[in-house]
Amino acid sequence: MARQKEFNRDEVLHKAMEVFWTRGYEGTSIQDLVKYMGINRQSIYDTFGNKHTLFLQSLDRYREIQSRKVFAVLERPGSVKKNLRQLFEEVVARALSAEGRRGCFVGNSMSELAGRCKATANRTCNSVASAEKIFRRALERGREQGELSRVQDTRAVARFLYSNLQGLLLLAKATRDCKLLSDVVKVTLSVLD
Amino acid sequence: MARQKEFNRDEVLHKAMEVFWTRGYEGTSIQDLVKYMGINRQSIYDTFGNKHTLFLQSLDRYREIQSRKVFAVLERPGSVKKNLRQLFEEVVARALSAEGRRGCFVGNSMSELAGRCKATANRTCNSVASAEKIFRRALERGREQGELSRVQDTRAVARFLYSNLQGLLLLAKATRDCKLLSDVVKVTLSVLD
DNA sequence: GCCGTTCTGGAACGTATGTTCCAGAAACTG
DNA sequence: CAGTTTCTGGAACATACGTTCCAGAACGGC
Repeated sequence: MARQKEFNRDEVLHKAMEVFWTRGYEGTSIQDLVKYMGINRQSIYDTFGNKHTLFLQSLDRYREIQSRKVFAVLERPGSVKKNLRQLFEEVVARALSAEGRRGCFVGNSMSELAGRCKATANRTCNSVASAEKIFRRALERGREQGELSRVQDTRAVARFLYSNLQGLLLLAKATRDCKLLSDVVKVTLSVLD
Repeated sequence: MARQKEFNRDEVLHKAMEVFWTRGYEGTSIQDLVKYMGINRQSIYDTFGNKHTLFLQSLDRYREIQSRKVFAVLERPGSVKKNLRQLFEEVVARALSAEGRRGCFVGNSMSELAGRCKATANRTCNSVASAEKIFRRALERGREQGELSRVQDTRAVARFLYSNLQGLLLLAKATRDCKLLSDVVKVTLSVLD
């Protein structure tokens, strides 16, 4: 029919995600988005609707991509306990890095918007459920392997682990004290022993 | 000299705190503050400087007042374990209430501002340290009473408990699932057994 | 090569923002 | 009561916001 889009939808959405992730919803202006996405104002509106729907699409993209990255380590064969330790250690390491300050986009969105935006509440709540499922599957496997015999209620522990993940990332926004975060991880993982 | 202020500084600061607590920094406009504080625009600037300094003063007020409230239960004589359980149960109950959605002002501020505002980072970091001290004192007492013999590193556990408090309050913004939050509390407190 | 569609940049919209200025009323001191 | 200070409400400021409109350029299909 006619002219093609000169940008890749997924690429610019990814850029938008990074901006919202870093600066939050209210803290991000359309001007910021134009600048970082590298496309025209009008193209943003044509392609993604408005600021709010673009935000939700960014959040969705994060939930698809980033969550998979963080939890991938749990799929590795061998000791589940070791995998969980690695996951938390990686989270701490990233939280302490330069760009770690932005925390977790899901956690940030919960904090900023979930209370007053139903669509955000649904999405973040869904992420909690997904994480619970992933953690739980790992814990079940650990039990089968006989290394987590003390873990009775795998669902409760899975929820606990995710809550700790979010707590850690939140604390990391205020402090760069590695020992403090490591202490939290140490005690968190002690429930598996 | 001259005319007195017609409002009580602490009272209106308290109002400001509630607004910032509920809507966040970016989410709160001066117009909102004028409305909720019940005093004139100009009086706000004369008394508190500008929006940012008013925010910091609100945060300080929260840290003085509210934190004391939450941790008061730990000062009660008797079982420390029981006190800790009550603290977490109260937090869950409040989180599930209508106004609980606003979470913890310190946690909210960490999430929204600590990454890019040093003054906020310092203040919230300070709150983490205070909470750590309070939790730790309680844990030490529990050890003296012989009911927390399994708790070795009281500092680490204190930090862990605060991280869990924040994690819980964050999750409560997305879900009203009481069972989920109770599960987290259950596992959290299990490290004391 | 022309038609039709869709891209692009920039201007424009109305509204809301944080902040300041101003004139007048109010209350304390002498 | 007079004088001085400080409060008060409203208007005004410049800027920034999210969003829409427009004219023209760029590309596809015929």
